[in-house]
Amino acid sequence: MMISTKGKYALQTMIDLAQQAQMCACEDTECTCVSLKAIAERQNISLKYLESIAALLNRGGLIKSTRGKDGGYRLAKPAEEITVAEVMAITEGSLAPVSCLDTCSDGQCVHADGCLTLPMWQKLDAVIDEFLSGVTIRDILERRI
Amino acid sequence: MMISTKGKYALQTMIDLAQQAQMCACEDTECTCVSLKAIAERQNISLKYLESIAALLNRGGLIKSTRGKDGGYRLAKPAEEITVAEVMAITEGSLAPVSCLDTCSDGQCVHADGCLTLPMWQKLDAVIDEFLSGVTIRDILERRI
DNA sequence: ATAATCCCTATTATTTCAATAGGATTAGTA
DNA sequence: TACTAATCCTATTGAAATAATAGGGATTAT
Repeated sequence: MMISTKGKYALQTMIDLAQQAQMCACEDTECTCVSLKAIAERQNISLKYLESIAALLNRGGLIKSTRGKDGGYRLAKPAEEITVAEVMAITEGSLAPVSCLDTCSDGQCVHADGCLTLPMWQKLDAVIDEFLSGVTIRDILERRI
Repeated sequence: MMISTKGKYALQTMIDLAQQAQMCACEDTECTCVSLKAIAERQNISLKYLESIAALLNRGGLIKSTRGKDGGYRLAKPAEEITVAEVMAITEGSLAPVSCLDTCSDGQCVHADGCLTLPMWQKLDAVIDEFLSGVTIRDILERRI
């Protein structure tokens, strides 16, 4: 499995936040704050687990938090400017299809020169990244994909 | 990680077999038999682990075995007719990027209808399969990729 | 003050991965 | 026939990653 529940939940969270922001009709950007409790219930995810995922997204700059009562999270930028690739990079780390890809590409693998398979894995990695970089949260939300 | 060492080693093995068959200049198809011991040494893989991987490829119909002394394995069909996708399907099982993909696609997920992300994961899965289905052992061997 | 929320560190249960172990079976060869 | 080198088969294990869980601390609106 390339993408664990962590990345899957993170994406669900981003979509949920985008959805809730959309629903809010008023002009106050602060009122689009959504609590993890609400997301956890809607998406059926453990609240405590979700907290650790939200922390990653927050540190990664994809969401912003408001602490204290009535606090919560909101998207740090418009849904059409956030790609699935960004969300995965922050929560899953590398999406390299094989483990040696990162080190081999860095020239740390002594066999990289003669390795027949490396170029193929690199190409696959590029294909995946290209696809995920082309899909935004907005695309998913509006069922454009 | 999408592809474990099992799939990686399996591909290395297929390439090794193709390479050795190429090297054999005689007409006797049986003489292209390559022992796992030789592959394990060349590819630096544990022999015992390789045995279990070769068993999968054998049952999957990608290689053929000859038992007893001077036995070994050989490709079941020409290298240009074996794709990386086949090798991965046999050794890794599903390459579904997220765990729910297989069950959701089978209509076993009660939420699949309203699931916004399912189409995206399905598309990613298709993109990966399309790429790997387009690469043959021969392509890799001749550095065409 | 209180309650609701985010924030932080540590621990644990489960599963998967990667390999190891120990033989049984088969076939070529002296 | 005995010997050897190979595939074949089942079970076990050690290590790592995954997916939570636990217990609180800090912050803020009311």
